[in-house]
Amino acid sequence: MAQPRYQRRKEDRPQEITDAAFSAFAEKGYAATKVEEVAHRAGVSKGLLYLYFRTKEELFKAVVRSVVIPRVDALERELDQSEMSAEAFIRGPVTEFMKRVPGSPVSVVIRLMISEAQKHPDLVEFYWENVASRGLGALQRLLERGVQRGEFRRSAVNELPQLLLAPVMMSVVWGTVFNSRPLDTDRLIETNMDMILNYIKA
Amino acid sequence: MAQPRYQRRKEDRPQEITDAAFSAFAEKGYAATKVEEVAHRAGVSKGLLYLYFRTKEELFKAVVRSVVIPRVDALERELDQSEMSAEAFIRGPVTEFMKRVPGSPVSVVIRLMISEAQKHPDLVEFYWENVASRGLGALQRLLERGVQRGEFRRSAVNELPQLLLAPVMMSVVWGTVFNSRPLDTDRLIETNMDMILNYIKA
DNA sequence: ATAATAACTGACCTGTGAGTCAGTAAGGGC
DNA sequence: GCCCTTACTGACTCACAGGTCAGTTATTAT
Repeated sequence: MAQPRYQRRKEDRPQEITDAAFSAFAEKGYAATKVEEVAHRAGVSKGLLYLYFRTKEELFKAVVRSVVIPRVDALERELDQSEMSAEAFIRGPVTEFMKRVPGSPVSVVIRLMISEAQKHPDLVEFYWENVASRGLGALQRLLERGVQRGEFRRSAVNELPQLLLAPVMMSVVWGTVFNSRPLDTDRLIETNMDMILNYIKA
Repeated sequence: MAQPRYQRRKEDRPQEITDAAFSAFAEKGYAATKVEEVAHRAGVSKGLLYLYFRTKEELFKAVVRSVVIPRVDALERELDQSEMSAEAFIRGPVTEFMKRVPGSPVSVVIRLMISEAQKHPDLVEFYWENVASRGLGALQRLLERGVQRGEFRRSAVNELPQLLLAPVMMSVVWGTVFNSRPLDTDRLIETNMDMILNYIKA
């Protein structure tokens, strides 16, 4: 009887709720997830959820923010501070980073973005500003640095950092559509990197 | 008053309805499209739609079937019947085909597959059987032919025809998420092909 | 013309899920 | 111990969209 029915934990609730929402969205997608389900996973009533998030859509945005921003921060910092040669950096940390994407929360966010982009233009704006343009920009600076140092020749790849990301995209999509059919995503990404470096090496 | 309120056109209705459904799904996505909206676009009542398609899901499957199968048939035929060298065939018809995908109905289907795959496992099965495995298989045979003829060396690309498709995937995703931000998809695809051919040429 | 058939209509039914709010109880201050 | 504030609950409302069906009208056969 001494057990109170609940504890007040104003500070922790938002994080707990976005975590629960993330795992629910990951399993079922945004549209198919009920707000009540999220509340239940967070060990909270539906009413409380609506105290912290005005609508389901706001909750969605909060999830994207919390998953994605820390990773971009880390990537950008690593890319711009490293002293390695551009090639070594691409073969090493960049490749490692990309190999980890398909199995990570980021892939879930990518899937959600593809599904919901049309309905949430402001979320796309946010994602562009905080994720896509920053990530692509960092890659572009890295390639440029390689050219400046005489490691790489200038080529179309300079304006198309998307080429480095294409196999990651492929892997993420493959994973969400054909879960059961295996694809050696590590090899896909490695081979692509190798091809690109061969192509642009001075 | 001589105008009858409707005509009986049993033969044409299914096609007209799937066409209407395709354009609605393309604009709004599957989940966000109302059956009544589809019926309206097809110039038909909701009741009639349900006479031809048992559920909204069935309608969805019919759309995928009608858009995608003819294209795969064409691609497969072209690939297996050509007498060109493998390299010429890749630089020519294959590249052309891929460049056309991002602006075509196929890209809509890809987007729908990504969004709805989790909810429609049998649709994924259908898509794998009739589209993905056939398309990838054809590419793989083409690469193999190149090796047999001594045009290409054997490499990881042989087991990863997905490498050829990665930039197409990237383009499709880019287009659905960042409509407004331009991406030179033709150049992306061409550069990728050039890179791959450089990489595998004997 | 008239009847028989079945393609077609649209008002209705019903389950569902986002969002609300009147009330409850935790916990800090006195 | 007892108040007062407010974090929290959960039963409720209400709009909406998938699916149904009793009835209507075009068409064809006789």
